[in-house]
Amino acid sequence: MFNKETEYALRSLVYIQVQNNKARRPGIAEVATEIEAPLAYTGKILQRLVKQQFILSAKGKGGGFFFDPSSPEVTLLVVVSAIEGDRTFSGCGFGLKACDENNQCPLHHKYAPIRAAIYKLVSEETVQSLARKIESNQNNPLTNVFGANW
Amino acid sequence: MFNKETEYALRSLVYIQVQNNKARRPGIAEVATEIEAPLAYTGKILQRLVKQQFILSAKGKGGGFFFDPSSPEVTLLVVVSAIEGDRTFSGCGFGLKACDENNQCPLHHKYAPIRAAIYKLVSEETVQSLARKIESNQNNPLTNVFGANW
DNA sequence: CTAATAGAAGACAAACAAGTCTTTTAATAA
DNA sequence: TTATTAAAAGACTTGTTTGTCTTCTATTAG
Repeated sequence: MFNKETEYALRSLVYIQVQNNKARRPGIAEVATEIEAPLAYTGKILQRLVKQQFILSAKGKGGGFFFDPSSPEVTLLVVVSAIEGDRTFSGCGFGLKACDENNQCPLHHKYAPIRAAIYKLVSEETVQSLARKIESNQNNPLTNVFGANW
Repeated sequence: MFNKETEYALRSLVYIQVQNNKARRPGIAEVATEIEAPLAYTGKILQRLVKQQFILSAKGKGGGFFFDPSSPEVTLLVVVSAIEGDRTFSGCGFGLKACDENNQCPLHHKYAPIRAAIYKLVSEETVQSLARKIESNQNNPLTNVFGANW
């Protein structure tokens, strides 16, 4: 569904949010280990997320990454769009250049509701809502997909 | 949704089927032009589709590509899986390694029905069904997305 | 002030996807 | 049988994504 950078970014953000909720500010090494992504690449991605102002960072001892608690929740749509543009949500299933209501490809009628559902999902879910889902599953080993004590 | 090779392959197959229905066997150059894909790359892709036995080919004058009329209709699922595996239909929206019924990621419940809908779509639609849709739209300029007289 | 910690920056490298080019093989028509 | 047409084969090139490495800068503790 998403490319690697987007995947790592989403997982990083959710992990950071979960930790922030425990009054912790994880660093690059911790994030990379926990989300099972390459260390250096994770560093690059976190750097970009800071530049794009999704998170803040602190250097030096006790430093790490964290959300500005006064900022509104950040939807998956905003993160994905910032990293890979909106092609994920606007592309046509059959790959035609222009496939819209006036100019439909043979898959249009059946693909349109799927695309709409994806758009709805990423517009409604936020990094924070995913973090809350994880937190509420902490005590259920079968559903703790992260295999760690986030 | 799909990668370029898959896109070109699907468009090529549908184009070839539409032409076969008119008792024509288009060649590489014609297919490439009509589906708006690079000539040489289209040749490579058609070559692979022949090897995978989705279509047959004839060399020499009057040659070109065509379906074996005695073969059953070919679903989009089969074509896509042959080219890019089934990752498109099995991957998790949140990018976790293992996200299934027993081990769910925070997006699972909301993404599962979308994935199922995609799977259903590509399992039900065939190259031939798409060709028929196009043929039935031939006289409607507003919906003739291909901009050509397929 | 200085040593240690930790993120920032940017050049570099590997892997993969997308696409090209040249030569060979097969079929047909004259 | 020769010229022409058209696909097959495979080496090669380009561009993008993914990822690494080294150096620099900022913060904190002692």
